[in-house]
Amino acid sequence: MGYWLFKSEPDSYSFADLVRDGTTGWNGVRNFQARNFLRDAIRAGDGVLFYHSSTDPAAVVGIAEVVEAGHPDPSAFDPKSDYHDPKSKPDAPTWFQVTIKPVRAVDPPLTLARLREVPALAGMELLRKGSRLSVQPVSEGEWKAIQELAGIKPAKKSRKG
DNA sequence: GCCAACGTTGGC
DNA sequence: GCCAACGTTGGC
Repeated sequence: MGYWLFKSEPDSYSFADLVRDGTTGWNGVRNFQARNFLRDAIRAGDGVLFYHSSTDPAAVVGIAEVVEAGHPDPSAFDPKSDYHDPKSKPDAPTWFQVTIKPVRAVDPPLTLARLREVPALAGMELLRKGSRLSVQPVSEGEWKAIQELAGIKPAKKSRKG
């Protein structure tokens, strides 16, 4: 079970858009490091922190879950798409996406300033100076700390008897 | 709007 | 393979 953080500018695609759509293909990622995570590492069932960037305040605004692991990003093949890449061919795709669904909103959002106050998150990629990766791994400890900050109770362990 | 940080491109 | 130039990201 992996954990990830996906960045999106809310003017482009917000958590509310994901709730409206039900599921979405996380397309348009055009960075090789992020592509490698999408293609090779992210699995169905993994947890996703949905982060709004380039907005005031930048914040984790929701929790999502991966419903389909990496598969070719169709926007790369579409000449009308902003994300069209003529070098990516269906039989040898360059770019990949995963499909996600919303789990719950984080309300109030966990702002960047708030996250920076939390010692357990000191090593988080998101908080690193100059960090620009739009798809980035999150450690289990970071994930749990953020669930707690968001007021989300850990799932009850099943108990027999 | 500014600008630091970063990834990519392309000349050599 | 180096690295300068360039374009982009993203917080402030």
